[in-house]
Amino acid sequence: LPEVETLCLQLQQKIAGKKILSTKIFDDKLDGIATVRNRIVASVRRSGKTIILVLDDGRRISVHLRMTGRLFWNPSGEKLPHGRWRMVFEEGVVDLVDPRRFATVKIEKDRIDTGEKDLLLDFDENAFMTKQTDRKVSVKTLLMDPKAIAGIGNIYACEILHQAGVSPLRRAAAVTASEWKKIFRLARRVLKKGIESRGTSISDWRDLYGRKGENQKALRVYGKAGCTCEACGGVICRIKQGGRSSYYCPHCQL
DNA sequence: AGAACCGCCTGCTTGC
DNA sequence: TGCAAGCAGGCGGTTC
Repeated sequence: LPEVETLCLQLQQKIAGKKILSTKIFDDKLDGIATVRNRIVASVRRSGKTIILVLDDGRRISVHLRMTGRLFWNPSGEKLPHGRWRMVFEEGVVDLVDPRRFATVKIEKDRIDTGEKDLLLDFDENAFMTKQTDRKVSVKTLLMDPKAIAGIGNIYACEILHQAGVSPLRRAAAVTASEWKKIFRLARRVLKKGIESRGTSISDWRDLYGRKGENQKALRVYGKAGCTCEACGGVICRIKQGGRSSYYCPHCQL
């Protein structure tokens, strides 16, 4: 989410009010995306990890970057490696670059309520606690379930649970109401800090201008298996949950 | 209904 | 060095 929010803020600055002269597809997998011509980008929004460009004719371009998708401001318009799709503006182009080709672009005619429960926008803690907290899944799996909470990815889920002192292995049903409140509070703090740092460039995340984020410096557990926990001096472990790596400190996360 | 997997793709890293 | 296996930011679909 912080990475997506970073792009939204930058896109809002760069292309809101500007005219999309045309769009172009470079990847067969994305065939079928309608071409947009001569439409103004009215605003840029986010819902969960979906970037939404609202056009002046009411249509919306929704872009989901999945794992490796990135958006780059490309003034020269030269073709970039792994370039999949682009929007052409008078001053330059915005390129969707995605080595793994998981990213999606949709053009929607009407306003669509995505129904996403975005922690920083319209999340209802009480509704969540009524509907979700008796589930059998682990708290970490639940935090990453986009139907339950939109916007918490693997890195941030690990960091949030570490700060909350809750083990990722704990069943959701065994998390108390006050622990949930703490998790929500810390989740917002972790995500906001991630946004202020323009995202986590632990791998190849870059912002609209190709710059690294700074949030990797603030990580306390993600990617740190075998390292010492700065909170308690324990040793950070890596385990697998639902096919994803979880990093945590068994000593201070219970 | 809910939970546990699988598939989508490619490229980089690790270990033999 | 070479090659195969394992791993990676996410989410929707299928199966059980």
